[in-house]
Amino acid sequence: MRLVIARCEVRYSGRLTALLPVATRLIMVKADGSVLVHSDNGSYKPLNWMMAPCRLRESSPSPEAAAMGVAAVWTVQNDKTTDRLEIDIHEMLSDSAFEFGVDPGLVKDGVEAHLQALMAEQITVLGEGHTLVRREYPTAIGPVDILARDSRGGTVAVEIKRRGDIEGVEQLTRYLELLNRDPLLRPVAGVFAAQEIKPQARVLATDRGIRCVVLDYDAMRGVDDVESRLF
Amino acid sequence: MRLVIARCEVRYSGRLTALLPVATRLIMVKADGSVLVHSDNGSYKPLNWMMAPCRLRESSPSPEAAAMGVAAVWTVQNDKTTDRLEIDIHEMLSDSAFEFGVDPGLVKDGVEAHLQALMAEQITVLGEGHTLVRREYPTAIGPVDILARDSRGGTVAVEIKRRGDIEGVEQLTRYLELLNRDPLLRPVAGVFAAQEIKPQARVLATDRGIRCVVLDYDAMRGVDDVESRLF
DNA sequence: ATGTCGATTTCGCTG
DNA sequence: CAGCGAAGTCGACAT
Repeated sequence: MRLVIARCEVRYSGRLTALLPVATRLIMVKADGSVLVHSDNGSYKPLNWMMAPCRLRESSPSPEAAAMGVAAVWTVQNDKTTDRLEIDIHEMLSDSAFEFGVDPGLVKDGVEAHLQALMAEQITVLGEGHTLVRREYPTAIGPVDILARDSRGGTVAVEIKRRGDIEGVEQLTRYLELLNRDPLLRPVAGVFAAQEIKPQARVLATDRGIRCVVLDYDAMRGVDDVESRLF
Repeated sequence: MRLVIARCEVRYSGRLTALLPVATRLIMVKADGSVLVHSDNGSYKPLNWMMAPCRLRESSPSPEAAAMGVAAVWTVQNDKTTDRLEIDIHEMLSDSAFEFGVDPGLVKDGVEAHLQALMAEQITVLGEGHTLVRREYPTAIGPVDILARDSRGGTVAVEIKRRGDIEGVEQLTRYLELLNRDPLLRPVAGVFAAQEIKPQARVLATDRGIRCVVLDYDAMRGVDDVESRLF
């Protein structure tokens, strides 16, 4: 990884056009060639960037640019698109490089997938007598998180979210519309399950006859086998 | 901005739990206290981070941790939530700080807002005789991008997207459903306008009686006053 | 390659 | 403050 601190102007053109006026910033060049421009302001994402695959070319400024105080010009060109980053280096304040080696990567616990696994194990949170048909039940427009049957054998489609907003209700609605065309499944009831359900989402869901279930992640995790926790 | 290169293990707990095993990484501490942990792998976002407002505390490792090779422990605690980042520094390879000053920030051109402004100016791209009622027409479930009237005085609701996919059609459908409950407006026709419309979105829109319009951004911009371009 | 969907989504705006 | 929607969304995974 190469780290450059420089006073620079940055221009991006591609899906949109963006300009960063001259200021001191951090330019990060990663091992795969990707380039990130960070300010000292909060914001976990760079002000401007170019993702791999791309090519960094360092060149001398034109006489006009040099007269404007540009010491060097970096051009980062995406290999596959017309996306391009142009960095006018006005003053190089620091330039260093480090070898990092391979990163083992991030291990996560507690994302939606885990919530779905817990719910599949504890399917009776939907009500007594519920049984699991399968997780990630495939449809033409994407997988339904959970397909189950209620105590009377009726089909139940469950959409699980950490935070339940209106989009999740729309998603479930699309699945229900499709599933209810299948004579072997219909009628299919919908359940919108989330750790937190936004009022507007609840209104929309209720209006469409979709039941809302609020999930207690910690409680479900507590019931769950300790072994299933990653750490 | 403080830049640290270190062999470290990072643990995040908060909305989820995440673990980064020991490896060499860049730790960026920004002026507002936010902390970003980057690997040398591509990925424009950090592996782990904590956004401001938060507090960084540097402390000595416990005897057990020290025996495991931990030289220092950084704890980054969010001021308002229970989100916490714990960084075990095993080996400090570099530690430097720089003064950046204020960043003037990013100026963008060509985003959806611009597309919407152009369309409001050139509302007849919808057809002869169309007139603008207003942009960002408010409804209970959010603002409609553009409300217009056709040559016969009929109401037209327009949803504008850079990339038109199925979500945009759903969004417009929700607006239409609501607007058509208003006796003063109904019947309200829908127009789905985008620079590019995905086939699936077009099928869904057509099925729902929504007209699709492909926008030529460059052409609209060309017609537009040169002054309106930022650079 | 394309489609779908989650995300510690973040970010910005508006009421 | 919440709510809504955009994002150069990114990134992972399945088809």
